Amino acid sequence: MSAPEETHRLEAERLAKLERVRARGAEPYPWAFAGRVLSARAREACSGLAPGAEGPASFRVAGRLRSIREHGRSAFLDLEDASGSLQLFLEAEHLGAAYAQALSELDPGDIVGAEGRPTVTRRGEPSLRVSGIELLAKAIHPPPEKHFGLRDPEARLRQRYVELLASPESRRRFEARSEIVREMRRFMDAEGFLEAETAGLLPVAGGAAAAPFTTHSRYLDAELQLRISLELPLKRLLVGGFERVFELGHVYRNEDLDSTHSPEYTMLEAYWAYADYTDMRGLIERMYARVAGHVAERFPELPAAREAPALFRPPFAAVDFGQELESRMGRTGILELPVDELRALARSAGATVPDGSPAGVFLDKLFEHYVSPTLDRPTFVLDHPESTTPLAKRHRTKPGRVERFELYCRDLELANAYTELNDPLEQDRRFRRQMEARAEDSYALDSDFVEALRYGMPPATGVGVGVDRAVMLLLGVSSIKDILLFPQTRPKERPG
RNA sequence: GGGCCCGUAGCUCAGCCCGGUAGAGCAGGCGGCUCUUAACCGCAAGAUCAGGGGUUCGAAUCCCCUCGGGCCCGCCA
Repeated sequence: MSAPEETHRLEAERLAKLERVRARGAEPYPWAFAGRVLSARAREACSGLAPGAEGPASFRVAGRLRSIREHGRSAFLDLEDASGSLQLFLEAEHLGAAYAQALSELDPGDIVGAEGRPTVTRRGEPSLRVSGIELLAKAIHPPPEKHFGLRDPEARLRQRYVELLASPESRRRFEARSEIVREMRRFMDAEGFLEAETAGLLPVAGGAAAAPFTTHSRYLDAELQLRISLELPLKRLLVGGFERVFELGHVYRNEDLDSTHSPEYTMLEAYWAYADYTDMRGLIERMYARVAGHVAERFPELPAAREAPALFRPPFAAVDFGQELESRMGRTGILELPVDELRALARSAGATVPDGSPAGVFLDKLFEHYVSPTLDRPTFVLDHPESTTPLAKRHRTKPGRVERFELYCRDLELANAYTELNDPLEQDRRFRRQMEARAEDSYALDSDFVEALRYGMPPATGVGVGVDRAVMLLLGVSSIKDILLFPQTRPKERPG
């Protein structure tokens, strides 16, 4: 992992080659490689050529050397760039002294530039018949094993760049993640939502019940917190007159890492004035349908992506929170049970929850145990009990319920939306109740948010989407670490 | 936080049960080979067996502790 004191024997070989390059007056880390095209273009120029024939135009390609197969007076090198790989065909007869020089100086893992004309070998492999090749960056560390790649799960996380350079499949997965996020952004834009960039450092992190990270401002000489949600600043923007806003960014929660949770993760939150949670349901359904179609088109080699359009074909299923819970548990009247009976039920379902928790906590546990694992297709769960959801507006017709939906699929929560509370007096009461329930955790009150509501926030709906989980589902990945480029790892002890 | 599992050459892995001088493939070195594509053939080299302690005549192997990682459970409304 960490560099040994003395130079490793394999690195010494490579350093010696580097010095040989310098000794003959060449630069092992040159500044550029002019006229470079993607290897895919050279490959295309090979199509239609008969084996042994050579195309007229010369191409300059650059990338990483993956393997070298020497045959005495000829050699085959595989070059990989962002567009794929291309075989380089080197012949001593054609290259003269440069042939032996190249083979004595180059190693797998090096970044090289090559020039030559397209050809097809007798075995039918599109190739570049090289007329010149130069080192663009010497690799001192050897790359992972060429066939099996980097398997060590710890190294894959700690040195993601090594996994990426060894694995086109891994690069492809992160490309897919990027495409999903871009498509979500394009969708929100097309729906007329303004992208906002709100503050990450706050005096009080709010909008969710989670432990924040804290830090310190030297300038203010005050403690600051990293945001745990995007909700409160975005709603302030509704007060300010923006009618459709969204933000896509990281939030930070001071919690463990596991296969579906990361302390630092990506949220998409959107707030929409003069609309309610039924409107939002439509929006979320359209968004997932669109993103699913996009990944299927762009990443057909991934089975989960290919199946996504069928999985996310509207309309999605919808169930009532209470009805679904009761039918899965095979009994009625659950929502009306007293707290101690709910606690007993939750305990017998395997949950370990503190005694003094409100009824909603136990109802959530029961829902997670009896319902969410059974939802194999995207399903809107509607109208949660008020006790589970302190921040949503009460339901206009169902007593004891709020106007909320969660979108679930395969035990992953893909969206959580409310008709938003905009009554400043009610908001203030709920904040204070939340404070009392959590006194020991020093959840501070964002009194300025209440102040904002006192200026009047239009009726609105809002949604939060856990982008990482959406990516997991769309790509068929079971661990969040596989779709985070740099997941958190415990710092290694420094040697010595 | 609890349980189970893993850590051996730069990389991928054997060896561990049942203790007896640490093995292979890839990569690298040297030699051979002008159509290979996990190229091939020969030779030589490459190890703090995660770290520490213990048991033993003898420990990669058995025991204990520590570090790092994986999976499951719990927590994270």
